[in-house]
Amino acid sequence: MMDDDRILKIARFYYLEDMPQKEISRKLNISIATVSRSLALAKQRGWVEIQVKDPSREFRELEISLEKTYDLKECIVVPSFVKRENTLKALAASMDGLLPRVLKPGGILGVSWGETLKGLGETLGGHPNLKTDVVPIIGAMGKIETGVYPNAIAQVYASKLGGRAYLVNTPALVDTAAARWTVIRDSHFTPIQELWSRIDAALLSVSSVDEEASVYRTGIFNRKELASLREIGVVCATNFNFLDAAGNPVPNPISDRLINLGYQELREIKNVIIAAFGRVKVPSILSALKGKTAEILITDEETARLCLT
Amino acid sequence: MMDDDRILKIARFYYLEDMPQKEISRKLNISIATVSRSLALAKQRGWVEIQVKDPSREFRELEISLEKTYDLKECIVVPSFVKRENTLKALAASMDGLLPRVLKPGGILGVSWGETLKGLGETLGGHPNLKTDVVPIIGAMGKIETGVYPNAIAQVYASKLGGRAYLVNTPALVDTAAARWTVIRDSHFTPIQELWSRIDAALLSVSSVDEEASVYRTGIFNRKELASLREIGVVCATNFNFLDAAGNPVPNPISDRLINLGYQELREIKNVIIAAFGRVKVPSILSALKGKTAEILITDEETARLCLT
DNA sequence: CAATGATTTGCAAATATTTTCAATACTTGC
DNA sequence: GCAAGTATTGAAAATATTTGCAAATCATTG
Repeated sequence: MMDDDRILKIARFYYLEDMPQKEISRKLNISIATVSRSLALAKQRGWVEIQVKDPSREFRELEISLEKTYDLKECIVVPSFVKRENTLKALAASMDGLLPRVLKPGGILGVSWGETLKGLGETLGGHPNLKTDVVPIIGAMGKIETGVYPNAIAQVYASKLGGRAYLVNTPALVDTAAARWTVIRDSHFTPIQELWSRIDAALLSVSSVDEEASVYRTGIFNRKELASLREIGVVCATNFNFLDAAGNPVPNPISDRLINLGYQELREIKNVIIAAFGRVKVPSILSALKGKTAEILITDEETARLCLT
Repeated sequence: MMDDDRILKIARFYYLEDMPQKEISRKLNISIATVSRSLALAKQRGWVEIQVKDPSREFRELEISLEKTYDLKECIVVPSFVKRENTLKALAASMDGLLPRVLKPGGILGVSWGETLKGLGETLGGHPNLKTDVVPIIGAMGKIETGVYPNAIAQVYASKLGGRAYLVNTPALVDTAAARWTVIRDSHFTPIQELWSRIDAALLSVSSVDEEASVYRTGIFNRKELASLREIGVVCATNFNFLDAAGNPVPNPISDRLINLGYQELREIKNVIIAAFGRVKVPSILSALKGKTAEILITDEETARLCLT
């Protein structure tokens, strides 16, 4: 049973030759139970790769509806899966196709942060020939560098895209407006701003401003702060730009302490990609789309349908 | 049931999310039988692609043994399957990896003929960027142009490799030696010979000279002709070059009526690839290998083992 | 070298899947 | 618009696969 070659052989008989397990067990003189268990092992070890053709037609309609409704350059809809990781895998596969279209070799990709972007990056297929450098478009967050934070995410994407990751060694949120000016004018920050001005494509997610959001769960904002944002009409946070339901930026007490690629600069980028899915994100996505923050949307079927109702 | 999108959705649930059919049937409010049937349809229509990791370690040993024993530049061994088409698929996949290594873009591939080469060509993945032109290395055969004959095969390969197919509009076997000279000196044939001299890689199969062989089954040779070839010691036919068990060319009454890329010219080509598998082909393969006709061998596990005993 | 524990295996029971069959819905030709 | 034929469906029977469990095997250690 722990014989790898036998497991592979069994997997080939079963999956590639459609041989019933009973026949395999006779052929190899082992019990049918062993065959079944070997197959389970092969799967578990990732030795069996199954792909299902994607349902181009039906989804293409959704994509076109969204493109027209929100004046998008491109919209990509992938199937909805029960398991989050499967949806991420599908989204990542579609990004594999998208990135070479929006990034010329040697270009610069700006990335925001969050669990969606992290998951996407990890699952990304890899375009080592794209030679794209990656830069976070917001300062560092949190006390510990976890995988969901901008610098770590930039590194993941850079390694997949065969380029370098620039790091932004500056907090995203400082204590005072004065501190922000100090940081921004510092010579350490100038090269980052220069990079930001040359970004070819930016990859963002969107977030609500409630307790579902990463900003709350990672402890960056507390309940009170979220509530005050909601009170002034904020529905969507994208790279810490706060938008109302119509997609307009909302003046807020945080923005003058924030070190990020701001709303105006974001709009000047040719290819802003929003990758987001899930029922709870629908209002935020709608807000961002209405405000024409992004040119490209990547989401899943369920979310796409909700965005159209 | 004939709803394609539902079938795809079911296939995704089952194969990608490992959901039991019973659960799918509940979720979609259909009988479990319909789910099962949908899955069968999805498979049958080729909407489900299953790959099993190949058993690198074990086969690599076989490959190295063969490379050493017969002084090959490269040997590729794929798993043996029960169904011939599965083995062909695996061989074709390995050719997908091989061809870009031996053919520079704009190069020329020479192809012989036979059922193996036909099957391989059809299953080949396609390298449209290779831009390789393809030329048959033997004249036309038979009264009707079937898929196994050289011109048809060249066309299949050319379409997969993104290049043009040259056609050899000359019989492989004419009635007299004089006729052969006439054909060969004809101006129609000169460009072919010129191409033959520039071939970068040649793809051949090998054949026995008995009633198993395509040459018999397609009616090109009859029983008596085969018997007379066997009598003079012929064990292997490759592109109509006849070799004895030690791999030496056998003087024979046919060669002076033959229009093909001959033994000497073949040996001058840098990358001669023999693709052949099956118990009955073992003596022919051994003959060709001993004669150092080829630099590269592609076969399956079973055949590889037989070639080493 | 026996005792111990971990792993692997086959049997048989429990589940899951496929197929058969009869009923129903849908086409198509008139 | 209505047969006659064809395709699709679900219930249940027939198969196929997975799993719980105890026996057998294997390696390890005292």
